[in-house]
Amino acid sequence: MTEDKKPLNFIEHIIEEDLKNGMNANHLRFRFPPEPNGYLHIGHTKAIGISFGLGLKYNAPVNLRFDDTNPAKEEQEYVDAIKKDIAWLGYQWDKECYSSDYFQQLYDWTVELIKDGKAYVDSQSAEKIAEQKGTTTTPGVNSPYRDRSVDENLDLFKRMKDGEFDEGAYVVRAKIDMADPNMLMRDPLMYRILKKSHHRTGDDWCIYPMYDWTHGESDYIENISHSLCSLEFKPHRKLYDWFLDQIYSKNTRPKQREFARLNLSYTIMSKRKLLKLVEESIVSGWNDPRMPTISGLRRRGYTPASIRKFVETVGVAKRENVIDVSLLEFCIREDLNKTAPRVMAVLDPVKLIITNYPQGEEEWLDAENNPEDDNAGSRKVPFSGELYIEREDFKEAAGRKFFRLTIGKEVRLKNAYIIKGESVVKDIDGNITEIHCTYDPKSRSGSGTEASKRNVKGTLHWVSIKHAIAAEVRVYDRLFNDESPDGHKDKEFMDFVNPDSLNVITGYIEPSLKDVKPLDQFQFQRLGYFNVDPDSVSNKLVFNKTVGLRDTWAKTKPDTGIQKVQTTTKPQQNQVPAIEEIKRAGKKYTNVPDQKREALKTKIKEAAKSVAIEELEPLYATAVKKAGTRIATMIALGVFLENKNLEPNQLAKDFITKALEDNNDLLKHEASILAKKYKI
RNA sequence: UGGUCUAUGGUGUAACUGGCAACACGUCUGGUUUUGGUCCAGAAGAGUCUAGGUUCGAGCCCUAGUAGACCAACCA
Repeated sequence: MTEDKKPLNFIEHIIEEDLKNGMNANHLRFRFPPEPNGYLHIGHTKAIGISFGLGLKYNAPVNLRFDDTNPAKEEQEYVDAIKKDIAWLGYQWDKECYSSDYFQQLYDWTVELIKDGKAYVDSQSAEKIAEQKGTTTTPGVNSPYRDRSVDENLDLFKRMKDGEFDEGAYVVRAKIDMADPNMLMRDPLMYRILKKSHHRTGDDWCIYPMYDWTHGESDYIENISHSLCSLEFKPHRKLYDWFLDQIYSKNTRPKQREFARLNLSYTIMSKRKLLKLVEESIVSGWNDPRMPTISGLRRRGYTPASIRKFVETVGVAKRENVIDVSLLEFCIREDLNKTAPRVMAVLDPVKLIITNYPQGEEEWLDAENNPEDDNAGSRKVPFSGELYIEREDFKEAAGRKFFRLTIGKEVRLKNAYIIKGESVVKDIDGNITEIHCTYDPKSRSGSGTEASKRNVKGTLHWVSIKHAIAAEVRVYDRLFNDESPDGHKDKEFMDFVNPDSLNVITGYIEPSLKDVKPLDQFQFQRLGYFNVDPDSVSNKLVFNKTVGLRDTWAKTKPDTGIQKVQTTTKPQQNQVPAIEEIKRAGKKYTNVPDQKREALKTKIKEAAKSVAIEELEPLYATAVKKAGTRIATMIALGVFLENKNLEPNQLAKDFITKALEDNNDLLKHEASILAKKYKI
């Protein structure tokens, strides 16, 4: 075992425990068991990462097993796609297995079960069986066929297999307990008749085993030691163990253990729902770069390493979770920052004319390929008197915090010269069509002159108009406008589809990009990471925006149009006392964005109306360590005093005074309002 | 009106058999920087759903409550 300092997750604790109790480490074996009925998505990556990660950690084999027991939904196409995706992620499976390989063994075991009186053939309809199943709160009743003789059961089972009956005519059920509180134990189905051709077994079979009767037995056949799956299979564990009890004789006895599946904010994971996006042409296909599928992420520019890192970072536990997409974005930026070559591209161009640059002249300047990588070298970029810069990088008049080009101010053109804004040319509508500037010929980057070393506040990227290549650039936004599109009872996930999730624009890129190939990745400096889409051809390059750079400036810009005004409707808390309400709101207060903070403030004020001063006072003391509570208490106090038309008592005064010295600005602000009002 | 599981900063995960809560993302400062990126330094932010109990001591154990998730497909 590697001496990993990293804390163990609960599954690793279980394994360590098993090892401590005498399990041979050589008997550790895992599996990833997808049903080949769709494409893998980021959610599956967690399950993949867990099982394959464990395999790596304990140096144990991991099988890839296709759970193909339902020919109605499964296809070879999906098998191929799944294999491709897992391999791309960088994981290697030991054996490629199929549940369908075990059909004969499963059949033989079923015969044994029937002989033991543990299984029987039922002749009822699906409806009838469902009816007899009972409900979660009431027990079920036995099927009238439950006590059929062994011989009759054996005969019927064989004839089912031989294709004598129509679909639905008979099923095989395990004989367990129709009153078990666990619905799955109420004589679950083991076989149904399906006259469908299977992608691997063809027409060899017309009866197919159900999931529960297949999964544990397949684990057992493959000597799987730990069978890991997501939480919704927890109730199946009892049945998993029951089936295993019937056939277990020796070797490793597999254990099913469950973890919480991955949820991503602003994303849906269900195959059914993703399919709907494809069918309704909301996206171009399963590998649309906006899709959370592995193939979509790959096309978007996510790297295997970044996805593995992501899965590793989110951890493994048993509680419901929603991971913020910003974590996924962090992972891809972190990876690409080290590897992606830097280039210049202008996506929203405005013409920049350098009036004192020699007419018709051009020069090729050195540009560093990647400041993060000493071996990345440099390249030449063409410079001339007519350039494109980003429209956003110029403002006629701007405040001190605007570090970019304005009239009369200097900025550096990346890898080139320092320029100074002089004047603008506008069209009749007042739109800027040209910016005129002058340059300092001595300031060329890397020339070693005094002027070249001058420090100016801003640096802009640019392309030379004459040399630039026009390219299609696809800029993506999140597919849904809501944090949890499928988390609303009263609304459909389709209601939240973002109509502006795809923006196709024409950008201008430096000529060194002329010969790029699909999936090549770059950082367009100051803009973000982009990759070459497979749609790209040599005379029409197509780029995808993988993710933007971290942008602390955009957030402080007052006029940014990208306000995300999402309010997540969190499950309704039960009725809580007003004072509790204040505390809870306070708890969140300091860490939420301003917009939400206002809402919390309103909430506190509402609640404050119905508390007595005696209830508020104890909070002065208890709030000592909780900034949020202090603030909430302060706000509440304000409301209280105002409503009751009271002067603050000594306790309240002390509280306010102390708050004025606090190092939390939000609190100080609230305190100073009161201090002023009541002259403290 | 049943059963099972879960509850720790804004988010996600830690805290070995009980010893006053750590890491990552995010947020905010400051520094470096020819990317408002990276990097570096620092800060704010939870007393662990609630109420009891056991204990010298509880996020960890017990009881009750509350909230959420899952379970009645011839799906997996």
